[in-house]
Amino acid sequence: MSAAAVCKTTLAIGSDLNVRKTLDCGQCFRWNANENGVYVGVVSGKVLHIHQKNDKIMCDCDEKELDFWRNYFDMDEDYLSVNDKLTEPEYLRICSEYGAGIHILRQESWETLCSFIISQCNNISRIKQIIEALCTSFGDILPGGYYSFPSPERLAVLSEMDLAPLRSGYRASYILGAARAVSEGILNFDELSADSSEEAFLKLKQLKGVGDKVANCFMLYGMHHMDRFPIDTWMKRALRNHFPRDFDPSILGANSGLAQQYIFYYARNGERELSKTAESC
DNA sequence: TTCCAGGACCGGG
DNA sequence: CCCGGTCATGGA
Repeated sequence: MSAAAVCKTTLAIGSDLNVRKTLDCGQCFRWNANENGVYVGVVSGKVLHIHQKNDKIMCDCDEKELDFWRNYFDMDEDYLSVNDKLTEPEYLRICSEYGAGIHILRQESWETLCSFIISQCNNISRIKQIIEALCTSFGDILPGGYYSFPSPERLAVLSEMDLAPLRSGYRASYILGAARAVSEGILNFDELSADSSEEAFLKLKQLKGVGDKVANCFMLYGMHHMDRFPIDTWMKRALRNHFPRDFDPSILGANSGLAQQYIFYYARNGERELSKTAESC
């Protein structure tokens, strides 16, 4: 399906948002581009086609849902001015220039928590695979043959055997435990958002399968705590190889989350491009 | 075959 | 508190 055929509504013109980088940078797992560069995703039971040409971003949503999607893509935040502050150390400047246009999405809470539980010690293509299997198995079918992300209540009644076809390995019990905690109200997302950052962090880590990294990812991507700085194997490597030994990410303050995303994106994409270039010379 | 992937848990020192 | 082993899976 061509971009023009499906994308008739203007989401934005002249925005700094880069749709491709934002949807491919590793913060979300349910967006995919077709051969025409149209990204298709499902969020909160809504299917969206979105396409960008230069600074013009078109999508196929109804006018009355524009606010929902503008919020999802965090269109009202001034990323350019944040970007201007991420200039030191030098390597961070390189990353932020390379990743410019990435927005931190405002993702749905349960989907984000569940997705990052699945993400642990796993690679992104397989994370996406498992999540899609989870959705097609237990989500609701939507127009076009897409599936919603299954609710915690839906998953809470399942057994590990029910999840076996997902091939999620030892994460299956973590998924079920989290689903039960949420559906029983032991973990309440509204309360979490009222809690202090540190309180929410500690509550999240009481879930089995949620440690520092998953809790930080959830808080950044699911609660928009922009001061969180999740550290995974890619980030450890980048910090070790490209930053001063005494570099303390906490000095980035409210810009930590975006800085982290730039570094992660550059580690997984930019550096590889450089090595390709080097090989061809 | 071994290594690695957006880690976390558990036991022992 | 920190350390190493272990957990399940599949692609490189």
